[in-house]
Amino acid sequence: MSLSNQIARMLLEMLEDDGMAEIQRNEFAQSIGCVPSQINYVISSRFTPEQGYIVESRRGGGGYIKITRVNLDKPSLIMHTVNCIGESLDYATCHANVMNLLHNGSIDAYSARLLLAATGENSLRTLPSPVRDRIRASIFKQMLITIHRKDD
Amino acid sequence: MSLSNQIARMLLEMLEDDGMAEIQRNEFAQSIGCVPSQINYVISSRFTPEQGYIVESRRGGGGYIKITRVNLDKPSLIMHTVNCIGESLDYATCHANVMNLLHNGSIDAYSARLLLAATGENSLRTLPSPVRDRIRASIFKQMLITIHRKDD
DNA sequence: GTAACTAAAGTCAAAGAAAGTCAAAGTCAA
DNA sequence: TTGACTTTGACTTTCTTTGACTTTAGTTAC
Repeated sequence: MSLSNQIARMLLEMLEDDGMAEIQRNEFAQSIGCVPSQINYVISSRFTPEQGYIVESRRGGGGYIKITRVNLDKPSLIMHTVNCIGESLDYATCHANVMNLLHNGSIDAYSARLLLAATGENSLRTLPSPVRDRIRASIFKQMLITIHRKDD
Repeated sequence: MSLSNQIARMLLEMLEDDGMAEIQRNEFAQSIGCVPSQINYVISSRFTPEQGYIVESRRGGGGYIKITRVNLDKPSLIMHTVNCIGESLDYATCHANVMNLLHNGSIDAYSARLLLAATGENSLRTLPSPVRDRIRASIFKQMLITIHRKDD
């Protein structure tokens, strides 16, 4: 397992326990045995707003990084997501959004699987990159709207 | 026996054991003594959705390729449909297929709606016609096989 | 109070690690 | 002997790791 995955798992565990993870970057990095900026990489690739996290931090003496999971109310998160997606959506972001919706309880595991199947690289592989991201955005939105309609 | 067949047999064996095969491409290739891209060839020729496989992968450090098999023992109309769709699928035919599956009881109304949302003209409108039908075919297949995996 | 020092965290780009793509060359059976 | 299937390798893309440099916050000496 990659270093980044390990770090992410540790942070997730802290979040699990107290609904929040607060660390001192340097000390944390040292305890893991990595360079401090690796922590930033992990956070920016796996604890984004799309994934439902808020990150706060402070520099200087007594500095820290604090991650919290935000819980929007369920019904509106689907439409909120639809509205936030622009014209273009890369796979990583799409995946993050799906996971967030799933985690939040806005969609079930089955819907998540279908969303990922439809928007995954296997489905869109043959499209050139900019077109692919545009199509992914529109498929994703159409499906979310359909899911949303279900429960009203 | 050809190299490709050997590789396929090894993967099949892993699948047999845990219903899933996860490898590191380079390492695996090395252990067999072939070039890494040969693995891709084997996968794309023998582990396709038509043959009942779902393939996921990740690049970069800690990358992997993961193959899972859906249940092919009980022949279903779903898998039959996957096999009958070629490289290209126009909307009318797609719609007819979905309706057929729905009326047949192979899929539920919710799945049908999601399939139609993903493959509908609203999602794919901006693609030029021949490309659109190609993409529709691959989205449809990826989704169907995902649905099939659900009820195994 | 403010300048200088110290202790954090942030940024960014280069290097590294892995998988994906594609097309040319090889093989083999009909 | 030709067409389908395989094998190979050069090149591309994506994800990760590292480290040098920057910015910000607190602390201390004056």
